[in-house]
Amino acid sequence: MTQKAPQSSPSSLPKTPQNVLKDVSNGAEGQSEDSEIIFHYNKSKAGLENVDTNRINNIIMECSKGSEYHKSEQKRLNEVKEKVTRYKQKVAKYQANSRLWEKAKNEVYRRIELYKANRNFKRTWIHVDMDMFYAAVEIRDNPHLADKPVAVGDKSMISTTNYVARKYGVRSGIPIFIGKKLCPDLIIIKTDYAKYQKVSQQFKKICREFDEDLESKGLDEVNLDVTGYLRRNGIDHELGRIFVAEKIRRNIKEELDLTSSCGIACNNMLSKICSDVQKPNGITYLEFSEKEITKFLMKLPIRKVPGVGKVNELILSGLGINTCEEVLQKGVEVFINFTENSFEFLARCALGISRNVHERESQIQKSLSVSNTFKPVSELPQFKDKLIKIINEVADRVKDRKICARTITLELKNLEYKTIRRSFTTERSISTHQELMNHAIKLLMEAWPMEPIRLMGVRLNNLRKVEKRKRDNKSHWKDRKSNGYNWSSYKLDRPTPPPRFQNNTLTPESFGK
DNA sequence: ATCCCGATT
DNA sequence: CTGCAATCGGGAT
Ligand SMILES: Nc1ccn([C@H]2C[C@H](O)[C@@H](COP(=O)(O)OP(=O)(O)OP(=O)(O)O)O2)c(=O)n1
Ligand SMILES: [Mg+2]
Repeated sequence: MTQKAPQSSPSSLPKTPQNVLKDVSNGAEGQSEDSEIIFHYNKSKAGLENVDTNRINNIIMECSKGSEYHKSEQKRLNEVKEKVTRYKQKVAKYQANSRLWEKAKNEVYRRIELYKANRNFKRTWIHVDMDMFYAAVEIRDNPHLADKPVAVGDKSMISTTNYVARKYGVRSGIPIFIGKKLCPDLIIIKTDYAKYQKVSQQFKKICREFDEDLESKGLDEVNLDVTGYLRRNGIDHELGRIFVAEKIRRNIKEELDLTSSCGIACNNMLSKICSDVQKPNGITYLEFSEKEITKFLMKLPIRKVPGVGKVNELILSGLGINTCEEVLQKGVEVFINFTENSFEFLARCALGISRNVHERESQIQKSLSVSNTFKPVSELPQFKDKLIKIINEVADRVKDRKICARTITLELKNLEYKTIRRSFTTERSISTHQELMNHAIKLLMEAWPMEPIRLMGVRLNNLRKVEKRKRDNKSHWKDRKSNGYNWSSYKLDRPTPPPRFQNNTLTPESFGK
């Protein structure tokens, strides 16, 4: 944590501060010329600015410490910190050798220029994200909950909360017992995935009017490329874009009685980040210009970038990188320590460049899984009991969806929250309860003897629709391609193949991880 | 290609 | 006293 940064001062890298975002919800309020547009209050993010974060953090910390979960979490984070130490040593090594450093630096700049050449503002993306989704559905169906603090969760964890509860610091991903401490009146509702799935389908159907090929990686959000819609209606300009976003939100509100928030920008990633800016029930428009995008991104915490989570935030912060701007300033540090794909991803995000055309989505779901957490079990018969319950559920869903699978994975989590997996790929697809059970037992015996466990899960991969007729059965192999980058939909968009390193200073080994 | 682990949402 | 489901990257083999 005490490493000093290189003083390299990139001349070509972005600068410029100031007010970038059009706060549509508030900003245009006075003009009121277009009666189609609905405006909303919410400057204050629903009162979340008054939250006593200190008190909240203390309570959370107080409650956490001592638990087995907390211990395992600490251990995990310590491993990350060790990794950061190694990264910093590597940086020091490069800095000690100026030729090495310069070479890497040049390569970084070269690539950044390449990425920049790729920027364009031809298309309009709208990211729609439902507000407090699970909780909103529950409250809609039980209106008397509206002004009370509500959390939705299973077992002992909270999936999401309404904004009343968030004022108390109760939010996604914290355990219920801590939530109760923070807010004794908290009302807990059990999650009902099937219900949210249904609402999600309705939600997506509404959005499909604006983009047939919409992408989505969650029940409560969609990415729409609305360029076609805008052009068909002759409104491919700022006002038209905002109009469409409002129209989408209004349709959702009218048909489902749920609120949502939108981000409008020239690509996938930026629209998603924007959708969070004016959360609940708001719209954020990011102007389609390099200057405005740069202003917006400069001070943006890197964690806000979808794909950068807790761990990568910690690693980057260890390298002195907390904002998008710093990713570019410390490009070399990133370049020599991250994989090629990760470097490209981070650099392009920091530049505000991302995919702006749809990737072909394989319609078919790739996996199906069921997992249960329970009071610790240690004996083989108990293990088998748990397994039977899970396989029953899996078999039901497989039958329901008329699919079969080639790969089955058994997952076991011990009391220290360490997970192991055992998987097996069959020659021909399986689907019956009997087959599933046989393979699962085989996997369990592979892992046996086991320490006591607190969770068991079974996952199926390599899914295929089961053919109705036996004849002509070699027709659809639906070849599954194993490509894809996980920085997921926010990555990729390269007309030109990725630049490889082209000198011998930068060996593949340099990109390890 | 398969297996396993880890990160993210 | 810390869930469930799905996706993907990457190392190893
Ligand atoms: N740790 C988490 C985080 C989220 N979710 C689920 C519940 C949320 O309703 C849904 C959508 O996630 P969001 O991050 O969009 O959160 P919300 O929609 O609940 O709130 P908001 O979008 O208003 O911030 O995903 C979950 O099960 N577990
Ligand atoms: Mg949401």
